[in-house]
Amino acid sequence: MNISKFLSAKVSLAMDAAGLPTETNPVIAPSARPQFGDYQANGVMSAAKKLKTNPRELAAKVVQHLDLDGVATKIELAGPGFINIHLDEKWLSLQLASAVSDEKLGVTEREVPQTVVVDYSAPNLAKEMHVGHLRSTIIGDAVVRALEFRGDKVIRQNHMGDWGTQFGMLLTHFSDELASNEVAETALSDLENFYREAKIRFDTEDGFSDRARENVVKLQSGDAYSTALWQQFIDISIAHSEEVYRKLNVTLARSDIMGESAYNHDLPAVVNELMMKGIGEESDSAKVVFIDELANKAGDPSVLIIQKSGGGYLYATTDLSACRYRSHDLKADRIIIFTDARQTLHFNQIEVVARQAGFLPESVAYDHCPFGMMMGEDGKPFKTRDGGTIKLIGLLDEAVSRASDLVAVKNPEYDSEEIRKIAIKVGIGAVKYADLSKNRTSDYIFNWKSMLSFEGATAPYLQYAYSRIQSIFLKANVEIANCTNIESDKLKIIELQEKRLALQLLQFEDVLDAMTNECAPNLLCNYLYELASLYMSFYEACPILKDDVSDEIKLSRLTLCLLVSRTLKQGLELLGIEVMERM
RNA sequence: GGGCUUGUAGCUCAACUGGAUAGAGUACCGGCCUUCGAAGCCGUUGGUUGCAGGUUCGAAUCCUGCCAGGCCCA
Repeated sequence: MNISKFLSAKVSLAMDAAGLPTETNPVIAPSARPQFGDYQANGVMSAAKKLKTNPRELAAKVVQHLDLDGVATKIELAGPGFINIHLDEKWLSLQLASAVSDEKLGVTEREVPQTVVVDYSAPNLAKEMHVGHLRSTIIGDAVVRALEFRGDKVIRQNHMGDWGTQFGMLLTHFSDELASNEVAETALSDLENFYREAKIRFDTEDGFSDRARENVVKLQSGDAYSTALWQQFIDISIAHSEEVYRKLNVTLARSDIMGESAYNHDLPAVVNELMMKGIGEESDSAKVVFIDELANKAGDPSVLIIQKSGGGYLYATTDLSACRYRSHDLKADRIIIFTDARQTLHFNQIEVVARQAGFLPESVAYDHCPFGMMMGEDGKPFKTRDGGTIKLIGLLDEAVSRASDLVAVKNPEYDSEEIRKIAIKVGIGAVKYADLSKNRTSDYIFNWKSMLSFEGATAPYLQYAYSRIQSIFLKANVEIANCTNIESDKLKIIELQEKRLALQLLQFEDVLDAMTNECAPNLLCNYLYELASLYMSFYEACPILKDDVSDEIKLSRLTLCLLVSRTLKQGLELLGIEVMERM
């Protein structure tokens, strides 16, 4: 059940009946203040502006036609034309009882499922994953999980950087290491060091850079030895990424990899097609596309190079090929790409050109979702001082280690194995939540302290709320089935805290819709925090297992507890954060 | 130089896309553990939403011009 959608439909009917244009948006939102009811409809006022009529009178007409029998107890007209809706507690109980009895908590599946291609993570295989890869990886994964939960068919695409001139240098160094009897896995155990060593040789060693360039040519021409070497290199590098994915609890698998190299065979065809269609043209012996749609005020078109003068291809060519593959071969209805904001212009160009070329039909949505870049604690770009980036794996290990210390202090009676298990969930959860809860588009300030904090609006707070509820059920001696099968009139919404909790619980689908539409996991994070926070208040104000609580109230409140815990668990799972029975 | 983007409490962020008195966390201060789990709860303090105009019943949100940070492209 999506209350906003439900009320939207009802108010739309009333607007129709009141003679408003059918496309008028009712603009339903939870009320700003308790005295304004539970939900408000704000759409009449802007409609009245367009029609140049009195908003208040128009709103009165809409209210007259608004049929919310059994749903609302009161519908009020307020201010210049607000319509305030007070929902009936009995109706809320009905929705809650239905949600708690449902496997998916009353969240409906999309009427028309879409095929959604989601491009995320995409680390550079020449180097190790560092903290800058965190966002794309976990934001993408959260959106993917939510889309699947809503019933869409998701095709993950890990567009890994497995190609480019830097591999010439790396493979030359790699080849030398192997020749001196080094084991491949050992040689590449620290990719950062390996890259640095290769770079130093490239810059200082006589003849090395020439060999590196030769290797690039060989690799591009399909030379067997170079190709085998390259394959071995990226296999080992992929294994490193997979270790990070495992620790991060990210769903990407090896079969989701569709690296840059996978498009190599198609690049000449992409350029040819653009030239034949008259979209591309020669300029300074390179092949380029002039894009008038993205011109500046002076009318100078934006320029996209698709083939360099030397004949080499670029990211642009690869990304155009990927567009065609995803819409034609994978039959995508929607393509979502998570990269940092620096690539915004690039992907805008790609979209325009791909649409012109027919690589991307109008029916296919193309959502480039940029996110802010990583800044240091001084608010300035996170510079790699003496080449030292923070490895992602190191951050994760530190988070787990800190969580472990905390768990051990708080629970001296737990054995080391349980502490370890809890620490992994708490530590990794804290890192992910700290990142996911921030608005995607703003810049990202990297801060150890806040990222590893276990207090306030953090994953451990949500996990704690969940564990508390589990502990109530351990003591309650009530069959879960009594709650899941509860009749709606046995579910009493009496106290203010119960009402607030009930309303929040029923907004789960609403939030998932917003999250998947906007590709914004922070909306789900905020929702879950609000839910946990409202639960904590409810918990303080409404006794459940105390002696003076009647069996009837006990069952009713336990049912709320159950629905909260299941919503928390499900919501966190969509964020890739795990819960535990006790912590 | 051109383009994109950001600017909200000391700090980190919200604000359901133009709605009513801008909210949380953190930090600070004051309460609450003889028990449904204190990783918690309740309360206090903290704001000229970068600045100046404009659009209208109504602006953090839209428009224009500045200021500042960041990024991308010559």
